[in-house]
Amino acid sequence: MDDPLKTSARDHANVPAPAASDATQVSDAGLREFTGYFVKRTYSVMRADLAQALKPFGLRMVTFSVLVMIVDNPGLRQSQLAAALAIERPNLVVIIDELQRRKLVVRDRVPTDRRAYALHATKAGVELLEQARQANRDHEARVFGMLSDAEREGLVATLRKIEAKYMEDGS
Amino acid sequence: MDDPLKTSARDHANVPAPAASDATQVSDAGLREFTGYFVKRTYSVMRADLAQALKPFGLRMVTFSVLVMIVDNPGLRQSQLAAALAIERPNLVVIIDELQRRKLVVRDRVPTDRRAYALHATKAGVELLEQARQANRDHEARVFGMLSDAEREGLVATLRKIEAKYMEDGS
DNA sequence: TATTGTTATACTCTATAACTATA
DNA sequence: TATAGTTATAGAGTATAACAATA
Repeated sequence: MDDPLKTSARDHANVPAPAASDATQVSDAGLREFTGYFVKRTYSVMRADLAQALKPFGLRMVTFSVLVMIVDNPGLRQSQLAAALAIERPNLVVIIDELQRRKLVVRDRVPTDRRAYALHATKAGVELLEQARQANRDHEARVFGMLSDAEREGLVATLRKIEAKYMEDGS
Repeated sequence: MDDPLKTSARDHANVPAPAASDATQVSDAGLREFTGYFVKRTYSVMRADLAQALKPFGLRMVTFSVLVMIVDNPGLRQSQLAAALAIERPNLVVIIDELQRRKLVVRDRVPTDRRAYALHATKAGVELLEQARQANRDHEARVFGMLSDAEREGLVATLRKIEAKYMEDGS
């Protein structure tokens, strides 16, 4: 209790309005012009629900996405996959390690380029993904089910537009 | 190079379609029914740009949000703040520590409830936030500037609807 | 008993530098 | 010289259990 951070007297000269909002309503008006905040809140809600949904299959959001891409693109290289999902290559390595350890995907040497690995899903990987996709649909119903079809399509269209245009312009 | 993960021969019997998508286009069709994926991508782009924008002020997204709330709600308690921003109380403690160490906010004992602290921004905190808010506006122009007013308002309305309804129903 | 703030901790996510083996 | 994959590592972000002080 002698932590100076917790015991420091308030410098009243520095504070314009010392009014204490005791039992009054907390205002989030200052967040209104903070679009990114709402993106983050939705992301948090979505991520937490999806993590729970995928837990029974031992998958996380990123391993689920990776499995989707490998099943849909047999022979995909790690570098292609990393670029497609915007995952740093070093991080993808341990993700593939994890999926391979569980025998859901395999790494095949590419004869024409011995630096590269071609990724394929195993039968177990395809089957697990099928179940996980259903869990994802249930998750989407929970998280996005209150939206009309038009709202949901508008949301995705807007999100794609943001990313595409931002990537095209800046960074 | 004797890591079994990297040298394991592929079990061809387990793989339905061994076709290698060598130089062909990578398909992300399987992500189409994965709304959360697009939320995540937009969140990633936004977070990276905002982090850069706030760096000159020594702020992160979360410290910026916290500072906004304290400036707009003088006397706010930590527990109210944690609830308002959906931050776990233990995590908020170190965030407030950080802001207080930099003399941007102060913790005042509440006479009527000696367990609680009332949070206030200092003059330095208010001034820094003013600059950071401008940096956030510039950031928003970069990340969301390609949207029409209607699209941007629709996006925020949809995001708020998702979170409000999800909180009301489930978890 | 319940709540406020706290400590400690652990796990996930993300990012970067530097290495190897191939091209 | 450049690229594919890798190793190691560090910093954020997030979540939970358990505690002291106070209500």
